Amino acid sequence: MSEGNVRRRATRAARAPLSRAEVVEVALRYVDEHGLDALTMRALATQMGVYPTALYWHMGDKAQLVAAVSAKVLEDIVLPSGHDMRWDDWLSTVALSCRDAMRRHPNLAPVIGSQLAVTTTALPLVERVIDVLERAGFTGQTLIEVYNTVIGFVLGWVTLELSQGPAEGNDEWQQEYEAQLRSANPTAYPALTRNLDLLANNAFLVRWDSGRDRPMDLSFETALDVLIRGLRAKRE
Amino acid sequence: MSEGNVRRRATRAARAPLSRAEVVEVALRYVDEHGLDALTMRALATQMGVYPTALYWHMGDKAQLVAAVSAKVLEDIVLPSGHDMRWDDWLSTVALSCRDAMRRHPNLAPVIGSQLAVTTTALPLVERVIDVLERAGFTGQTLIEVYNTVIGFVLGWVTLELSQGPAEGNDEWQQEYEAQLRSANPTAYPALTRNLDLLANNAFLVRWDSGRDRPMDLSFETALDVLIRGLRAKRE
DNA sequence: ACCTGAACACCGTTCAAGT
DNA sequence: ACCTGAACACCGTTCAAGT
Repeated sequence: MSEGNVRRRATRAARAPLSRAEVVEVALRYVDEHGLDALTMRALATQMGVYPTALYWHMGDKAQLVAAVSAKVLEDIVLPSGHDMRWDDWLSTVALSCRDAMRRHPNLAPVIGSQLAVTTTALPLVERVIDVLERAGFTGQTLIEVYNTVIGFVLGWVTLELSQGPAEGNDEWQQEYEAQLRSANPTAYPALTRNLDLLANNAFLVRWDSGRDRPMDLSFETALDVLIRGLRAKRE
Repeated sequence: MSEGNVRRRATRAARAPLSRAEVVEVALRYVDEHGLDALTMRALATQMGVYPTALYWHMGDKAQLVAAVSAKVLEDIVLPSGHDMRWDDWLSTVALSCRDAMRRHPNLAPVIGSQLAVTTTALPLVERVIDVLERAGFTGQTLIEVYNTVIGFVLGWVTLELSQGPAEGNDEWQQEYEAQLRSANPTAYPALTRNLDLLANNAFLVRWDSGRDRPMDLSFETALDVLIRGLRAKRE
């Protein structure tokens, strides 16, 4: 306990004052390494050689910290240059780029999917997507709806892909579920039974490994293809 | 403290033993009423007139409880009868029905989006979607990919729609964000500036009210339309 | 089998105080 | 302005014990 204090002091001797940006940075790395549940005001404080209450001065409360950290993930999205590409190619590229950014910080996927995430860090993405959809011919109210279609699809889909089961370490429930799935009544579930080997652990709602370990690359590409084809048809 | 025990005892006098199903039921209602953060092993135990540790006997730990509760939301999805409908109409109906089910339990949206949710409760949905996609002409590996396209789109999109900002009660950050948004540099963000009035609080990443309070009905319908058109094109 | 009761090692957050 | 230090009211979870 006093030992902890000593180490803390040692690490932080003659140190520049904390900044909000620095706290968020360290928190992001911490979550990447130790998981979202391990992100604790106290743990982060210890990591930074500071008292927990110091974080409150910079960040407000924990909810705001988490919001700031999740916003930083979207900052990482690489936006292709653009005006030399067709609108549909550009959209595909940026969708894959969003997915990559989220895959780089899978522990934050739940937060990205469920947090409003209003920050100026996302504005470049918004600007470019709106721009390219205008070039595709969408305007006014339809433009907004199509924008929401695209963003909701990409961010939502990948959130689901990266979702996890309870207790990642525990694989008893995995085997139990697989057994339960394979013994499903064939007359009650004929279509499922017909395709069981293809579905098992490969399809949403009937898989036990997360997209973290088992990327759903082909499905995402198909989803993207469906999206683009749908948008083309919508333009008519 | 001993007062608490007395009330607990009173509520639960001559009571049938707890069942797993009952715990999950009460937990779902509790989350609907008080929010996900308020769901605590201790609070739920008090609600049920029982010691916290009694829950552990039935549910395992909290992660498993939450998983079971979120699975129950999917149980609520109304599946239209089917074989008298065209595949595309059926898919639209069931997508709207999924969204309705999630909107009935908005506090659980973050969990549905981010939890693997492997339970037999989702099997009817899986069966029917697979069945209808086969009828639409998809088979084998493509069938799986298209299935993932559909499920990922619907569940993911609605998860995003129902997402919330940090500290729901606090509306300082909302005003602050709106001000920040409206003062965005017009030369850096021309497309955004052109459509600012349409976008503000209506589009993903630039809204401050949750889809709980501000349903994105039109956008979801458009998204659905794009999905269906895309699937039609994919069949060719 | 099902639950009580006590205990442990944590949390987030507030508030006064230092510099 | 920025941080320490102590304190408060909680958590989830384990384990022994009761019936």
